[in-house]
Amino acid sequence: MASQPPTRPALRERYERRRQEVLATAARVFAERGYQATSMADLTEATGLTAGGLYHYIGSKEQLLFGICDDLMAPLLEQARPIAGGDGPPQERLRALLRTWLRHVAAHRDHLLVFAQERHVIEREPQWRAVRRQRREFEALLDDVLAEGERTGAMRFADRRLALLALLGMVNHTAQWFRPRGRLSAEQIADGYCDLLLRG
Amino acid sequence: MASQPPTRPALRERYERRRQEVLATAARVFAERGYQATSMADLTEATGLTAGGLYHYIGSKEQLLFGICDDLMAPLLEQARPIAGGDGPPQERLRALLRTWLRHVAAHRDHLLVFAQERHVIEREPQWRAVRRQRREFEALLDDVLAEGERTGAMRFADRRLALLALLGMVNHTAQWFRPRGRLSAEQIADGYCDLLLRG
Amino acid sequence: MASQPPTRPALRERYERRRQEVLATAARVFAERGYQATSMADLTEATGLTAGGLYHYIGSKEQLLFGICDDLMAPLLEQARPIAGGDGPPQERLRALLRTWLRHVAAHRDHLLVFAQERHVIEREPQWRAVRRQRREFEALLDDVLAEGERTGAMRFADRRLALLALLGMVNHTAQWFRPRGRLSAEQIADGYCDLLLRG
Amino acid sequence: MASQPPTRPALRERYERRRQEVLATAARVFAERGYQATSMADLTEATGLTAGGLYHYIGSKEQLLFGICDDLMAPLLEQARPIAGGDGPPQERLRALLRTWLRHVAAHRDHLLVFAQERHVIEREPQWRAVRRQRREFEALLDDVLAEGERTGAMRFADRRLALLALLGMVNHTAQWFRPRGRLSAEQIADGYCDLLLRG
DNA sequence: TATGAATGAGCCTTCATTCAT
DNA sequence: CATGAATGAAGGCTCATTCAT
Repeated sequence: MASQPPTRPALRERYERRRQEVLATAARVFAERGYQATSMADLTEATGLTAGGLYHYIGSKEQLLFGICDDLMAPLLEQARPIAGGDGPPQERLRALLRTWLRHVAAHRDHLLVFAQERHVIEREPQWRAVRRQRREFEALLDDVLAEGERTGAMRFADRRLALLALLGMVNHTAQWFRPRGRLSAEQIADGYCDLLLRG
Repeated sequence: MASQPPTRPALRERYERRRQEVLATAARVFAERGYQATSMADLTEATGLTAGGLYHYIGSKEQLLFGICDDLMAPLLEQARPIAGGDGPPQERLRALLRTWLRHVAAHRDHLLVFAQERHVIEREPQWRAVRRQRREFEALLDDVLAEGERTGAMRFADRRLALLALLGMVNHTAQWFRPRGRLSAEQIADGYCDLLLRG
Repeated sequence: MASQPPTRPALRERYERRRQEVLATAARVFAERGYQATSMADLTEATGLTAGGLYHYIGSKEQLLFGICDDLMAPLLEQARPIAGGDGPPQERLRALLRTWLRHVAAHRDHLLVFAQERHVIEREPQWRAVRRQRREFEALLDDVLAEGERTGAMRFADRRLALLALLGMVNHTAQWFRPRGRLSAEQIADGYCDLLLRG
Repeated sequence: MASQPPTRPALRERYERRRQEVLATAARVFAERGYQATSMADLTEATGLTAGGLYHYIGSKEQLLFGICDDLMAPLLEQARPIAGGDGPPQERLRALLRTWLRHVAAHRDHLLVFAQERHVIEREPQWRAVRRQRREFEALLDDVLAEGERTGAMRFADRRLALLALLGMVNHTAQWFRPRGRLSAEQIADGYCDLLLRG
């Protein structure tokens, strides 16, 4: 009755699997029509669930958005932390970071498009603090690598802050145009961006 | 029965002035809260007009969005065409283009944020063809300069298409973080991006 | 397919005990939040049962309300009938009736508050006829004692009907303010009301 | 657009008149079916307004309830204050107070029934403080008169607090059974209650 | 001309209840 | 027996827009 996730392992697993499906479907619809412009009726149609069933998995439309953002940021951070904190040469860490990042962006285009669309909400409303913190942590990981590269002399930036912002801009924008079977793979794009930043 | 703009010159001028004010105010509110999440009531409050008065100037909420996009793209194209089509060295034309572009972005941050937020609508709906065409024309102007630079040997790109997309990403993203009295001026940012693209 | 109460004595007894607990808990929650404003989910939380378990004991939300009303009226009538029908002096019977009544009200405040709150339903809907009959029987018991007191000259009323209605009003209202460890006991309140009605 | 009451006098007056009609109609429907059990659709049907039109006048369902409570309490207090604060003999002030009170109850039965039904909300929720204060002020006016009667020896109570509570109970309960063309007028009922309280 | 009352479809969400497991 | 996922109608409310005044 109350929409608590189940506690028994078998049910719990099925619940999580279905919840992931719902999140992915919702991310796709939101990316196409916009979060605000998508009605819960649109989502019941897209998921095949009924209104009540949908709420069983998501809690609310806003929690659904939160789930999408978390599915985007949490695994990315999980992968990025060990790479950024590794002890190889900074340029190699940056390249590895970019490849991982762009693979993630390519696999979660919809999530990132939704995230970008609702950025004004995420950056302003108190209840989105956790997501803001994830975003900032990721940017800090990037900046740490750039800073270490600069310190060791392996990289040189006219303005490191501007380089970081440019990088964020180009990668986030990639979600707008990337196509899975397109001319460029995620890794090729990553290397392209990396070269833009470091060459010279 | 949509109100028609007045035809007598004096009235016409006042009408246009006020309309611009309304567009700018609306762009600000949309940038903050989102286009869909902003109600016409929010706009009457922000503009100080009444519902009827607001409609006198804008026609509809969608036409208001259209007006914002046009205020963003039309003057930019106006300025960009002669620069891109000039006959100086391609690098100098690119630099000039970027400076003009970033000055425009800096002066129309709200417009660009709204444009980016509603991009999924603009790219998909038939009634937005005119705006899509503006966007594509601007990108073509940029690409022309890059292509000529490549042809003359003045520029070299591992992948010119990727360079263009990266450039679009970083410039558009600038609207998210640029502050008028910040550390970097629009021109400095433009030069920074230009160097990223061309150096080496 | 409503669950049937068990028929084997031992199970039956446990079932009844739990059912009484559920009724009392529900009465408390209803008294606090209102019958309509309380969801079945609120009740599963308050009782610690699951949705299915709750329905095992109550049948439906309306039958639960019926049970609360019956737990209020049936034992009261059971006690009141012999007192009202006794053969002592009417004043003494009235006093005894009031003491019993107020003890019952004090012990079932929640039940009475719910009863009063949903009175408009109970008085109007066909399925509540049995409860209406209980209420009317109790009022008739009271009126009989007053009538006999008037006939024997032991009591005198400017308007007996008004006196009865006033009595009903004050006693029912008692559920709103009575506190178990308050300054006045149920018996003291009963005597106070009795004196108001009879003195002079 | 925004549901602000109009400011121009002529419109303001019409608005207020209609608003009163809506409140009275809503009070009647709430008294019959219960506040919670009445849907806004029920109210649009009863008022003849559309959903939006209804909200133009009431703000929200809860503000509608607030308006009903205020229409009940504010004029009653307005009338009661000068009577309670007068300088005649306390018994006469009490009688006048009761007559005024019962005339008001008779004219606002629906309002009082709704007030009583939702009492648990009014007494518990922070946003109902203003109404609670009105209720308490009225009870204090009554108690002041009783206290002065007791002090001057004009009245004698076994327990003044209990007498006050009994009075509140009987008067409030009157809304349950009073009929405009019934056997007893509001004044006769008032005098009957007054005699119950003071005689002997 | 400018106003603001009115529209009514559509929004997100909750609910009492059922039934396969 | 007990569970909790699922139902889907109905809930209160908002919205962009119009038009009589």
